[in-house]
Amino acid sequence: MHSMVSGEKTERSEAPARSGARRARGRPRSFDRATALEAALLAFWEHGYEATSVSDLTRVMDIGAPSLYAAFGDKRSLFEEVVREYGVRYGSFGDRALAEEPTARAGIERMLREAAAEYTAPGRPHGCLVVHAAANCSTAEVEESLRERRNANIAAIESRIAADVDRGVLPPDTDAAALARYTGAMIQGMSQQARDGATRAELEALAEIALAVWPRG
Amino acid sequence: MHSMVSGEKTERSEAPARSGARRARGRPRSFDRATALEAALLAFWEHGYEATSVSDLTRVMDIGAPSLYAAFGDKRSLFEEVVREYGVRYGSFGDRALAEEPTARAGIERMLREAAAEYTAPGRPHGCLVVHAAANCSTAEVEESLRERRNANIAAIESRIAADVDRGVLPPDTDAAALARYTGAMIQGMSQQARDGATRAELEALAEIALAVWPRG
DNA sequence: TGCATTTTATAGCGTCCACTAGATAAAAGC
DNA sequence: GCTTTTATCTAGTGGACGCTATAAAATGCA
Repeated sequence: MHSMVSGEKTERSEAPARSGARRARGRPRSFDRATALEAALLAFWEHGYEATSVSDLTRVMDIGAPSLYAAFGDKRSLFEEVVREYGVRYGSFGDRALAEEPTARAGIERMLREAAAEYTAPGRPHGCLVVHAAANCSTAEVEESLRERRNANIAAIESRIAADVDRGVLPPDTDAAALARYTGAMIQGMSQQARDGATRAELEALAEIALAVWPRG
Repeated sequence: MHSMVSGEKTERSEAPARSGARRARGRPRSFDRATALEAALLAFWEHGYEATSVSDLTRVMDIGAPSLYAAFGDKRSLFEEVVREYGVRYGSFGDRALAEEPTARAGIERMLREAAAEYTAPGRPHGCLVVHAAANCSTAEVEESLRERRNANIAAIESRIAADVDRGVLPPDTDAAALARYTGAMIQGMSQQARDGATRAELEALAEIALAVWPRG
């Protein structure tokens, strides 16, 4: 039972130039770990897990292969860390919309509108990494882990709808599961559309239509 | 200007045991080309273009690599033929629905219902090959060719809706492009859902909700 | 000034990839 | 029979893949 404080895996102090922080012992890392992670994130986001080679990664991260393996483990654990980082930096708008809006209807409306913006934001790959980055993956575990994330997102939508049914905001015969799956499929379809060239305005028009299935509220 | 009759590329007579047909000259092919093509189709459908290796293909097609290259060209042209075959054998329900139903609304209703069944049909991979088989592809041309097919499908929906607007079946302020993109995104989302484990009944419930955006007809 | 520790750059490991040369086999034409 | 044509089988090709052994470089500590 050794006493590691927090942080994941075995990691040393970041940001060597921090004020009073004691520097670690050996040769200091010559690159910024967060910057390199972000570069890997963008590469995986754009090209997917398989189509992004370690050679691609070392180029966009601007580090050598041994540095990559020392700092992030193998390709798969780097990808897993990228997916976690993506969830925090880019993939949390849905959860936020469900949590912050007063009703499920309002949360889903905001979620769809924000998806139109997020999936076509300039300066980064279009669409959702969780939807696309592990499609047709020969490493089944990687494909499965993103599938679980997608299904968890739909489950979150379902329980938000079910909560409104329990509160009496939505009628008791509401099919929360079907409505949630409809919403999830819509989001995934919007992500595919963003990849296929749809603009933000086009996705927003699409979202407006999708929202018409809800009772006006 | 040489006189090839029909058929694609250079191909010899199929079905050597045909009645009065003259056999070709050399050693006859030891496998049925259509059967091998179908096996390749299922492999590409399930695992995608990149994740299906030539070694995988020769195994499921039960032929040697030189036979594959002699009969189908390289991996990419085999995939292109598979996509064409898929369009004929599995991917034509949408066009048929649009062509055979009396209104765009009825055509799209049938299209969504049949998609629920097609994308979860037992005994074959779930979802749509055109949506999934070239995602995250390092061969950009392959990815692009399926993207063009997806966008062409949406364009076909749009022109069917526009036709009903011209006929006066739909109101003149109908946004055909947005409705078509909504429908296409819905289908693509249903395909993703099928891949992620949704059942036929679940997709049908989803399709029912999606149809609620249309004026009752 | 060493010594311990950690990261770096170089260079390569074995494996799988798409693909093919060369020899052999099976048919038609003569 | 022999020749021609085509398909098959065996056994590889060069190259990219994910990953790593090794040694030099850069730090803290004695």
